[in-house]
Amino acid sequence: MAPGRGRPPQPGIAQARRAQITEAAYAIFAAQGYEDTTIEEIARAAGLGHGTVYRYFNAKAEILHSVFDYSIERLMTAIELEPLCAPAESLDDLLDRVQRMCKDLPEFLTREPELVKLIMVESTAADDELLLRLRGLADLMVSTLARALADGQAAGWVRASIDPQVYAHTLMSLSVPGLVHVLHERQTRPAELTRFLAVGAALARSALEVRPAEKQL
Amino acid sequence: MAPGRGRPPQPGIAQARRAQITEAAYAIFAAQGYEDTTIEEIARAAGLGHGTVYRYFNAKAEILHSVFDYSIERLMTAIELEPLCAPAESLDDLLDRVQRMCKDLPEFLTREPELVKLIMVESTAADDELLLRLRGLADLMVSTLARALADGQAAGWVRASIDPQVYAHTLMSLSVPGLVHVLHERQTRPAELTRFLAVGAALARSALEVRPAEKQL
Amino acid sequence: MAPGRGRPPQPGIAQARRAQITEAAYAIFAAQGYEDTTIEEIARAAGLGHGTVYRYFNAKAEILHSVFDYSIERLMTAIELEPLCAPAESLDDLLDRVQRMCKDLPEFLTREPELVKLIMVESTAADDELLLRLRGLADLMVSTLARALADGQAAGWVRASIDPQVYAHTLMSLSVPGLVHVLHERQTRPAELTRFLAVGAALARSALEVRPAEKQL
Amino acid sequence: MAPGRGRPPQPGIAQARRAQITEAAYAIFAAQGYEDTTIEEIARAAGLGHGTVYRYFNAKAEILHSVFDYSIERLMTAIELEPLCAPAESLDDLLDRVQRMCKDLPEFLTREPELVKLIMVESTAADDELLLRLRGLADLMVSTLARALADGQAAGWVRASIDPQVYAHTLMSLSVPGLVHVLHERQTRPAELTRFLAVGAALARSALEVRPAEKQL
DNA sequence: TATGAATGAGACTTCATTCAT
DNA sequence: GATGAATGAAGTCTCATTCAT
Repeated sequence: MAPGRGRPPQPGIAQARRAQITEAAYAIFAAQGYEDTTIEEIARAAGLGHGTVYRYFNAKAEILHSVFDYSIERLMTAIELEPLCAPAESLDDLLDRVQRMCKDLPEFLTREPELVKLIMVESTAADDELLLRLRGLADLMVSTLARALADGQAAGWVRASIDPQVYAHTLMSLSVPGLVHVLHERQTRPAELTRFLAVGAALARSALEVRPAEKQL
Repeated sequence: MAPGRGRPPQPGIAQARRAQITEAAYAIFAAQGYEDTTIEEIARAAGLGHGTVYRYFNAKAEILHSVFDYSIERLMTAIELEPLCAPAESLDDLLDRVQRMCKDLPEFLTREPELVKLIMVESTAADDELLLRLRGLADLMVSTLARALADGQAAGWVRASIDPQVYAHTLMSLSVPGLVHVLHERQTRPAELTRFLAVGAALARSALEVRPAEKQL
Repeated sequence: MAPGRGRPPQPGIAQARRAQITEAAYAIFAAQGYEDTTIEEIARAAGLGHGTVYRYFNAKAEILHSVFDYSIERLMTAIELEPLCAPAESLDDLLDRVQRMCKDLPEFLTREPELVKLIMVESTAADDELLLRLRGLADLMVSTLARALADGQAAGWVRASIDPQVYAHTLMSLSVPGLVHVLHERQTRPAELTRFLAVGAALARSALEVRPAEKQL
Repeated sequence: MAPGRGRPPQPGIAQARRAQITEAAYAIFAAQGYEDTTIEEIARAAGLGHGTVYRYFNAKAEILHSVFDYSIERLMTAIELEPLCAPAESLDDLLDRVQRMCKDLPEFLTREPELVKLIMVESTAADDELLLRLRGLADLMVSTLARALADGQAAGWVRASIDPQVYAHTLMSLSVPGLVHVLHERQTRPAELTRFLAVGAALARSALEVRPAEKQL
């Protein structure tokens, strides 16, 4: 009747459960979409009773948010934005870094096409807040690149006449064909991807490099 | 024996009603998404009873298909693919045409941002068939451009060393930054759009034009 | 503007239309049941617009009533109750008549199994009034037979010790095996039917005939 | 890692709920027919929310099947077919058993007229599978009786000249008048029922017993 | 008179969420 | 803490019926 208090609840358990549920939901949302997924399915995939889900999330939409966080996190891990932040020493150096990022991204997405669908489709469809966050992410990537370009202009190895912001936008878009492939084809062959990237890099170089004529000025 | 014939059914009313319902659904799907739209809402917006909707569509999904057709039709009207099909006479000529298309498109989309959401998001989310058709449309644009590039190579005013297919893909992607703007900003200022397009055109020119060195060969 | 009055409406046309609709409904009700039949189907089968049906029937249920009338009428025509009403002259005479009726009935039903379904199933399921009328019909048949038996007792060629009413009931039931066959088998072979009837007749004769021992009394 | 097990699901609750719902549905289907009964009504009668019904049945038709099972089970309990299977020792013995069954059946049905309606009408109207099962049940009864008759022929106390199968069919039908009464009258007085059965038995005896003339052969 | 366009009541069914155990 | 039983709001779709032409 007066039971001794058990151990206090493990503080980390909530975190663990949320992660467990989020990962299960990630896979199912990606496979069949948010609307067509039931709490029951998520719970079963997580090895839990479906009532338990509500101990860790207040609503289904909250799971989507969590899945989105998880997705963004994986994405950021995959593309490694940091190298881009370090000051580059030359155009080649910068382009190498951009190219690595542009290569990492579709490669990662090719391995995990569900993530594209989740980030691009589900987040847009279901929730305006998620869309804003996605926008923020894209802005971050663009402005990081823009800053690098501006640095390059200051250092003299990026053509001075370009608008860094606009070119950053445009350069980002050069990774899009690969992305589209990923979205529409189940399987992108790495060789094809490489060709797309080479073209993108060539374009970028010819757009950014200081032309001999300009050098003389 | 044969009963007197009543007035024949109004010809074209089915067409009219389908259009009426499709347009109403177009606006609502775009505003709140396919899943979150009820037949009742569509019917009310069309000024009809919800039962009437089912006289002209067999199922909700059929309305989405119709909306998709409608959207594609408007899109195709806006971008006018035909000029691209006519043989170009020079790189300038071709780029002019591409640029016009690349300008028409985001301009149109800026005026009708719902259409982007519908075509890119809803159709993708809800229906595999629509996704295939969307893919087909994109393929059409790319291969049209690729053919124009190949023609240019044959005529000597496009650099011979490039792969038309890959460059077509890549060039198409240069219109993406504007598209992303449209998706994420409610309001793109035309001036900004023009700057994006100018950059894209410059990139394209530098990528495609026959270099003096090559000319000598 | 002041058109001359046309001919007054043909008085028989309503009758004709009702018959037309009833016959169409008869076939469809029998094939798929009352609940699963739509007014639209009936109208199409009758070669009419579905609105027209409501000029001749006030409600769907009214069509069922009409179909039921029609069915009963056909049934009565098929079994010819009249011979049973005429005074019989001997047991053989009576049994002949009964047997003919017992033969006519399942034969007819074999040709039109839909009618059985309609009368037995639909009428019971859909409407209490129809059930009462069906009961009345059965009562009529029983009491007609009972009267014939009583007449036979008076004339001395039916055993005096039996209760005409009860035996009439029981004799009627001897036609049931054939009826059950019709209900459950799509196709009753006439030979089988004849065997059933012969057994019924034999039973009836042995039950009704005045036994030698009784005669002497 | 493995979450603590919660209390296991109440064992047998599904059985209990199915029974609860089935019994509620049994009464309502019988009273107003399958088509005119809503899930809401069934749920309310069972003291449940209508959503709960769908935890235990996947569709309305599945409830009908369950009700049918339930009805057949009660029917079989009431009529006790087993005695008929045991070898009879004489015609009297057999007829006693048949008569007992023929008496049990209408008596039971008189107490539960809904069951007749359900088994004969609703199940037939709504579902072909149920009709087949019903047919199988009838066949079982007939062939059980036919075997008993054949045994009697072998033992010499059933007239050799009859066809057991046909007579079994016919004898079964002798219970029909009582059944019809049950269908059409709310209240059959037991006295009347007894008279019907006596007549049936008399008919059966006169049909089956070995006649003195035959004995001599 | 005949028609079919329009309607809305109402059916079945799903599933996010609550809560007693 | 964990569970699954219970619920009812809400959605899609059908179709008998009305009525303007």
